Amino acid sequence: MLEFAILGLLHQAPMHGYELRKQLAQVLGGLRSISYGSLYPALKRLHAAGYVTTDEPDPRAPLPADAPPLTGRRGKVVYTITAEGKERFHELVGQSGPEAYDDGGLFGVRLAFFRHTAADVRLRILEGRRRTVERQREGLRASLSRTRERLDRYTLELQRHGLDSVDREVRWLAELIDRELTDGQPPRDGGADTGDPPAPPRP
Amino acid sequence: MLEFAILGLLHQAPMHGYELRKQLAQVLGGLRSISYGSLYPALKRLHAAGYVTTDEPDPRAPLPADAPPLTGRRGKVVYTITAEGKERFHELVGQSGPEAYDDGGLFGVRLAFFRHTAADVRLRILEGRRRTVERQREGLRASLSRTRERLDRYTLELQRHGLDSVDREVRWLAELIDRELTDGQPPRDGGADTGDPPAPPRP
DNA sequence: GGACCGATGTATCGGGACGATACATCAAGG
DNA sequence: CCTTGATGTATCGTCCCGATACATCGGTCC
Repeated sequence: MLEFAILGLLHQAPMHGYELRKQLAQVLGGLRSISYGSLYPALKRLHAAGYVTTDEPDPRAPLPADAPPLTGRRGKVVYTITAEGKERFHELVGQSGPEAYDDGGLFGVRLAFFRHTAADVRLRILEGRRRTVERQREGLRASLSRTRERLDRYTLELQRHGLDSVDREVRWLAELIDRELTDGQPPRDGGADTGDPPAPPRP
Repeated sequence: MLEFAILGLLHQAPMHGYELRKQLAQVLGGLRSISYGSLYPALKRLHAAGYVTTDEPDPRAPLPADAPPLTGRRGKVVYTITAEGKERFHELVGQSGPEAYDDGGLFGVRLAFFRHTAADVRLRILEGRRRTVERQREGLRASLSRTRERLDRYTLELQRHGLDSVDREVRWLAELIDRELTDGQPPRDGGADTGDPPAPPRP
């Protein structure tokens, strides 16, 4: 999941780890943040896989000691995405299977990079997510009506609130899907299931 | 967090790991489940700490080989809470500091066991949780109004939905607090922090 | 001038949780 | 009979988190 998000951000511009973390927190929805304990190992993995490069200028460079007034520039490391990294990102961005929406966290990241995602893939992800959350909702409803009597007030309240949240998410997703359908092809008309979508986000 | 939940469940009745997991899923609000990869190591820790015992009858028992028709009874292990475990649980149940509400997951578990929690502690936890979530909400609001223009439609929608969820949680908590205040002490009057709550579990 | 402080910045460590997986028993039913 | 599904115990590798350490920079306050 981090892999996708990092590649997505570096796809837009090279960045320091620190900046990356801030952007990440924003992309993730504001509340969910990413810790350095996840970020740096992830960057290391990406580096090892050849998806990013660093400008680390070899820490033990001789440095003839004749540029002391030169602006510090200590350990700052700028991470840049490579061609392989971009390829990998586009590969990931094209996935529309359950792995893209079964986990809410990954779905959030996918949504945040929807502008890089083809219209048909967007739709499949949104609908897959809706089905997943709907299933959750039904399970929750069933469990709640089954155990309503045996639960104390607080547990009941907890379940009620959970169900309410899930229900709201379903409605939200339905709204997104609706918007996707209505303003994705307002001027177009016949372009049905030819497998070749209007491909709107062509960077 | 698991420690608290497991002790809480075993406090009510001895159980198998399997049953524990099912109950846990219910207590956690239905959507959040616990994997065996967490559960069994947690039970092992609790066992090592002396908070639970097992009826494991020593796997390499001689078994004179004269009871084949005896009902299988393979590895089933029943976990039972000990006196130290109960003590530990009551110690945990008395905590009302930030550790009880800063993490949403733990807060949920605390709520699920509110019937074992003193009224004043309940109130402190609910109010602490509310303050935490309110802070989140304000941060989210600020971030949203700061970056409204620079975000694309999908990211914006994600943030909007997140803010909405948080807002709903605040209102839900306010409702719980209100109910706590109004029907916690209608007949009583002075019975403040005596540690002996009016026992409100009113079904 | 200098002392402090918060933002920027890189990095590791231990621990906890997860998903996947393996294995075993037993009841129900095609 | 034999396959499926529920019950049941347990581990492995991987990921992620919170805490922590360290270092630099631009301010502000006295």
